[in-house]
Amino acid sequence: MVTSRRIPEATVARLPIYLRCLHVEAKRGVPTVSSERLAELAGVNAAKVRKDLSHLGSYGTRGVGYDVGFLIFQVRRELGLTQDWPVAIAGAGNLGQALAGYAGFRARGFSLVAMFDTDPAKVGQSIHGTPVHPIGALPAVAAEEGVAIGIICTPPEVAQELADAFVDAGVKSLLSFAPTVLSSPDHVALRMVDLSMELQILSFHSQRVAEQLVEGL
Amino acid sequence: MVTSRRIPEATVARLPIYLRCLHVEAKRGVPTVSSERLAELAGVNAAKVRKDLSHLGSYGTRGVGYDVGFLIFQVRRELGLTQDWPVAIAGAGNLGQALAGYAGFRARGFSLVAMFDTDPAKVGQSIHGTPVHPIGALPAVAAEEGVAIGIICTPPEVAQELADAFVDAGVKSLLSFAPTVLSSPDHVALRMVDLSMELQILSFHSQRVAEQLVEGL
DNA sequence: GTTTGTGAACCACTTCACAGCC
DNA sequence: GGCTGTGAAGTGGTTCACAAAC
Repeated sequence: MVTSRRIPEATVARLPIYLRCLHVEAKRGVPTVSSERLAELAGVNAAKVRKDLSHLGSYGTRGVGYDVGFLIFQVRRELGLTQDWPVAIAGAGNLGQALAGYAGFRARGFSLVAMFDTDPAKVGQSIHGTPVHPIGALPAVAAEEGVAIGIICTPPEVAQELADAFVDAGVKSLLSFAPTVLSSPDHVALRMVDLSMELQILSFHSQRVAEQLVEGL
Repeated sequence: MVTSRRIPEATVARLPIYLRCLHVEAKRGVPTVSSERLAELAGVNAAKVRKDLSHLGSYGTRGVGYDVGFLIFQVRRELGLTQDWPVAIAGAGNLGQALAGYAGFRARGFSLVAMFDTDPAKVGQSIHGTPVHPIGALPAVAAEEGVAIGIICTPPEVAQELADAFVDAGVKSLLSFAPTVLSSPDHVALRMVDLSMELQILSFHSQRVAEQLVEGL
C-alpha cells in the first residue's frame, strides 16, 4: 500500500529494530528474509512485520520473502538515514560525555557537531573530538551548524530553557535525558528517556512478581 | 475502582511521571491538586489522569481534588517504591559508570549493590562506591545480594548471555541499554533503551518536517 | 459551583485468516 | 507448497460527557 503516506507511529518505532536485524542477516550473507524470520529476530509477530513493511510499499515477493539489501535501502530511505543529520548535545556531564563517545553515532549517519556546557573548565575543550561551547553560544552555533537533533543531558532545572533555545534555533527534533517533563511546539518532535522512570516501572513489576510468589504459597 | 487489581501497562508507565509532578507540588507546599493541574504538569489530558488514578482506588475528593501527600504515598506503594530494590549493573564502560554516578538511584529507593565487568583493570575497583566484580561472579553475587533489577550496559554481542545470567540468578526485571534485541522468559520484565533507535525515530521526524517545508514552497 | 469517577464512544494498533501471487 | 499483502475482527487505550459527591 505505497499510496498512503501516513505511517503509524508504532510502525516507525519498529523500523530501526527491523533495520538492525536486516543488517545482521546481510552480514551473514543471507539474500532474502521471510516475515516469519524477521519477526523471530525482532521479537515480534510475523503479521505485524508484514503490515509494518506494507506501509513502505510492496517490497516483498510472495513465496520468497524480502530481498535483504533492497529492504535495508527502503527502510533507511523511509527513516531519512540516507542523509546526515547534525546533532548537538547540551550538557557535558557524565551522560553527555558517554553519549559523545558513543561509536554508533557517526556509524549510523549522525554527526555530533557541538556540545554545550556552563562549566568554564569544559568550554573550549574537545570531548571525543567534539568542541564544547558555552551555553550562551547555543542559538548561534545550532543555527549555523544547521543542527537537526538536539540532545538534552542537563540537570532538570535548566532542561526546559535548553529545549526552548534549541527550538528557537530551528531544531525540529529533541531527545531529553533530563528527569523532568518538557514541552515543545507541535511541530517539534520530542522524545524523553528517563532512567529513574524505567527503574520505577520495573519496580512495579518486581513487586507484582513478589506478590505472586506470596500468593502461590 | 479499587476492586480490580489489573492496572493497564500504559497507566503504570505514567505513574512515575505523576509521582515526580506530585513531589514538585509537595515541595511548593500545595495541599491538593486537581486532575486538571496534575495533567498540566505531566503534559497529558485531565481525563487520562483521573482514569489512571481511579485504577489505584478512589483517592480523590469531588469538588476538591487529590491530597498531594496521600496520593504520593499511594502511588509509591503501587509502584513498589516503599521497599528497597537491589540493583546490579553489568558493564562498567562509559555508560555503566555514568549510571553508577546517577544520584537519583539511592534517592528513589534503589540500591546499586554490584557492578560486573571483564576488564581486569576495573575488577576489584570501586566505582562511585560500588564494587566491580568479574563477570564470572555474576550468578553468585546477584543471587547472594538478592538483586531484583539487572541493568545491561555491555556491547551487544554479550548482552544476551548477561541477560540469561541475570535470569538464572533469579533476577526478575531487566533494563538493557545494549543495541540489540534481547529475549527473556515471560515472567521476567524486560525494558530496552536504545540511543540509536531514538535517533533514528527522530531522523524520520526530521525528514518529515523537511519534506513539509519543501511542499510548502 | 467545582471536581471526581466512569460508562460509552472513539481511535490506534494488533492479530487473524485467507485470497492472491510466486 | 510457500509467503506476502490486506480486509476484517479483536484488543487496549484515550477521550468525551455527565451523573454523583463535595
